[in-house]
Amino acid sequence: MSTNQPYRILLADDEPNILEIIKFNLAKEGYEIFEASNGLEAIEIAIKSNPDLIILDMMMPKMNGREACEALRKLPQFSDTIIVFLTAMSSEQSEIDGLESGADDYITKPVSPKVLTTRVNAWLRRLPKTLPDAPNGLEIDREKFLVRIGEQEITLAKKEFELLALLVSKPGKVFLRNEILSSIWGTDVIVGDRTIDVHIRKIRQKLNLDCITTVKGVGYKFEM
Amino acid sequence: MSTNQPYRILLADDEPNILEIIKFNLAKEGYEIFEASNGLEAIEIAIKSNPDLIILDMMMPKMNGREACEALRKLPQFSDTIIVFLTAMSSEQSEIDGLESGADDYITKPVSPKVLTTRVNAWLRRLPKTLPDAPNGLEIDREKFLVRIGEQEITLAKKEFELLALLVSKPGKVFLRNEILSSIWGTDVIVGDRTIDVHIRKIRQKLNLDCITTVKGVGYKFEM
DNA sequence: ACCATGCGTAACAATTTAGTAACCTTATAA
DNA sequence: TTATAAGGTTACTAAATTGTTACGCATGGT
Repeated sequence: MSTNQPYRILLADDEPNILEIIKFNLAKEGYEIFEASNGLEAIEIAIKSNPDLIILDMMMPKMNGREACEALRKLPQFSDTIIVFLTAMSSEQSEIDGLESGADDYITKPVSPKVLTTRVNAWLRRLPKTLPDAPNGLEIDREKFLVRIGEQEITLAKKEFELLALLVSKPGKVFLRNEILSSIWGTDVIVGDRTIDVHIRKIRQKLNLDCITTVKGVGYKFEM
Repeated sequence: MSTNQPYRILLADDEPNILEIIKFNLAKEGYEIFEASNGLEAIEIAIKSNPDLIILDMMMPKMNGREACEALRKLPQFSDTIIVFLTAMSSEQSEIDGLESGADDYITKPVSPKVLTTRVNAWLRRLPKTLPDAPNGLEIDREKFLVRIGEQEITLAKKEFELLALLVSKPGKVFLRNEILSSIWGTDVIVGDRTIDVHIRKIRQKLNLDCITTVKGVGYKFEM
């Protein structure tokens, strides 16, 4: 990612028609759109695309919007991401539940494309202008599953890649060891104390760059 | 605004009944409410009360909500303040105009008090917990685990950081030695008499600032 | 089946942080 | 003024935490 990238929006809805209409209108505003058709996929794509704003339908197969919202909020990299519900469920209680589950806005369908984009614009103009990507930055290519530093392309193993991607998703933020564990290994898997360290070591070695800082007793953070 | 104060909300509406109902419900949530009955007064009271969130009716005498919103956004101290329209004008174009005039949200009347307070809560939970109090202030960044003094960023060890964060959490308050011990070490751990002093010393040294005052026989307090 | 690679673990080294003791300084009251 | 109590300083040691390396097992490709 380089500076001046368009904002990235993840759109999760199980109705292809709606998806297309919204996508079209938001793309017209210059945003980069990612799509998902259910809650589980939304989380998966969110992790891969690292969006600035997430639009969730409420009623979706596999995992509904509310569950997806709560799950996203538990992942440290999405604790501050803007999450907007866009749903046909217009009951008052549903709106209250949605907002209390950690979402920032609740928009009821039908909504005119113009109003939706205006609301999205209003949200995104609150984001800091300066994207945390240094010009001399390191680029994470999730498609090709590799890391680029300038010209150089470095291939990392899966766990190493995920770990680095997690740290890079919020530059400067210190990720606690348990946050890392639950993000990458999940809450049910138990691994030893030194596992994270060893992966960190391998990343540092392969990148050959001093960009991961240890905060003793707390965790690790990425900084260029 | 000082730390740990309730959030302040400015409410501008020309209908006394509505004002009362909303005021009652928001006050119940623990917010401090300021009132205005037209756009001009809203600006005036905003300057005096320095609110965290402003709720504006659209149709008000003297100056309408939209004009007030634009005027507020031109004042640097309100360029980031959360501004919410609450209005009976439910036309799509009105919503678009409202949001494009710099407001953050647009809620149409009638709205249930519960939904309104939920939306207000959702907005206010995005505000940083600890605002930099003084212009020359020191900022505690728990996410990045560092302390900022102006441009300078200082990294403290874990215990030092926690201790400083505790003192800063209530500037001016004298923390008794017991309070510090039970907050940071817990009630079950027993440490010697000089332990706190030594940590205080290290903080003073690293910050190189005279901001922690000793109150002999009592405890310590933070003050810029 | 064999080899390369990824992943987790154990064992040990290195480093950082926390706690303590001993001693010094300062404010205060008799 | 001096005794005294409280806190400040320093250096040292223990404890906690992380870094490093080597090894074994599992997996997937050839």
